[in-house]
Order: sequence, then C-alpha cells, then structure tokens
Amino acid sequence: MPELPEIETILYNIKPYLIGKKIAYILVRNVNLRWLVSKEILNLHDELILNIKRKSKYLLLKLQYGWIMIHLGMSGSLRILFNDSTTITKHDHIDLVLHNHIILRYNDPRRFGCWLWYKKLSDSNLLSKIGIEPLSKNFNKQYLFIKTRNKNVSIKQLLIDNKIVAGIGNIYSNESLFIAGINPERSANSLNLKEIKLLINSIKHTLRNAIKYGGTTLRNFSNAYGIAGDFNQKLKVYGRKNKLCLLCKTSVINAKKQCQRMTYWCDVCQH
DNA sequence: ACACACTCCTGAATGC
DNA sequence: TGCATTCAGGAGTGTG
Repeated sequence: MPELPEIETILYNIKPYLIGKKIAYILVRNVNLRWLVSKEILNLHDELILNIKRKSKYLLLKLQYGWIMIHLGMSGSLRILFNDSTTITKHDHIDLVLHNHIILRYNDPRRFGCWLWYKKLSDSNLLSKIGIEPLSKNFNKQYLFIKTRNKNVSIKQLLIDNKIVAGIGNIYSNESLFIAGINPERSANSLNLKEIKLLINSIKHTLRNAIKYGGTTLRNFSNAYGIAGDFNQKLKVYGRKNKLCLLCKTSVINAKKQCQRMTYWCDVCQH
C-alpha cells in the first residue's frame, strides 16, 4: 500500500534513469485503471522528460508539452527494466519505453491507480484539492491546531485526509499516533497545542524514518528494482493485533475498524 | 459544510 | 482438499 515514503522511494529510484531521457513510446496493455488512461498518453512519442517530482502520493513527470500524473492506488508498482525482452507478467498494464530501451513498467493488480495527462498541472482537479506536504515547514503545530478546531472526526481519520495533509495513509497514521502517545479515537478538536506539537514531530519522524528504510513492504510493495522495503520491521503497532505492545510490554495491541480502515493502538501507551 | 457509507478491484487469508 | 466468503485499503463520489 504505497504511501508517501513508498512513493518517495520509487521517485529516488527512477529519477536518474528518466530525467533528461527521451520517451520513444508508451505501450498501454490495459486502459482500464481507476480512470481510463488519458488518450494523450497512448499517442505520446519522442518526448523528453524534463523533470519528475512527487506531490502527495502522485508522481508527476514533466514533459515538454504537458505532465503525466501517476498514482499507484493500493497495489500499483513501478519497475525499471534494463532489457526489453523481459517477459510480461499478469497486470503489467503500462510500459514507458525510452529511446535507450530502458523501460518503466507499471503493474497494478487491483487497478486502483491512474495514468493521467495534463497540459498544465493547474488543470488537475485532483491536485488542486490536496493539502500541504507533511515534511514541509508549513506543516507545523499552528497549521494542524487550526485545522483540528471544530473537527469532530477522530484524529486518526483527520490524518489520512489528504485535503488536510497529503500522503499519510493508514499505516503511517497508526504509527505516528502510537509514537505521539495519542489515542486514535480521540476527536481531532480534543487535542491541545502540546499534543499537536508532539503529533507533528511524530509524523515527520515516522515518515523520514520510513523513507530511510526504503518504505514498508506488506504484500506487494517493492522499489523500482523489485526490492522490498525494510520499514515493516520497524512498525510498532500496525498489523500487531493481540500482540504485546513493544513499548509498555504489559498490554496487547487493540484493533478496530475506523471509517473503513483498520486502526491499531495500545490502551496503556496512548491516551 | 460536514460526516459517513459506498464504490472500484484482485489476491491472500480465513471459514466451513 | 476445495470451494465460498471475507478482508485489505486510496480516495473520489454520493447521501442525509
């Protein structure tokens, strides 16, 4: 389940192979992703890749005349392949083929991802709704304090809302709340400024640490070389239902569904 | 405006 | 062992 650190890992992997290189063509085997693959992408050829960046969980490829916006959804992955005779496996939906024969291959079993074309990024109504980046200076206690006032939703739910803060998914919201010692069921507006500050620091720490370890591999995340991330070994609560809390070592980890997502927490360590 | 449920999808895990 | 059911979740959309 790619969240911000996984996308950042992929970006780091693919950047050196793509920037300044020319796309020969893009082979789309299945246009039926979350939304149809843009027709501009199907017809694209001989375009130079000027830059690549990440915004929230989107990867943005800047070409000469527009942008390709890629989202990996829940199960998408990107691989760099050095040899075009590589066999196609199930769910290999898109190949971006460079003039030097290197391929960026997109695989997505659940097809919740997307490949969309925009002439200008401001044309994207998906991007325009996205909140600030959690690793930016703008994501600070003042910002989150203001955003949590008059919010009755749980703090867990607020953290995975991309309109508030971009790129934190289910895993990292659970982890950050555990590290901050805040109960995920607390309503967002019940947090005081001191707790907000603690939470901000925990989120930044968790995300930076996850990036450092190459992301979290649960089922099918791997980096652009097909190598799994190591952060799952560092997870403190996520997926640890009924297991002993690693911090207090007295209580077991609780699990319950909160707004369609699993939430994990320790009653002793999180208040 | 807000809170919540529903929806897309496949594969792994679980249940009988 | 085998078949059927459940679960996982990013995030836009629809409903009350």
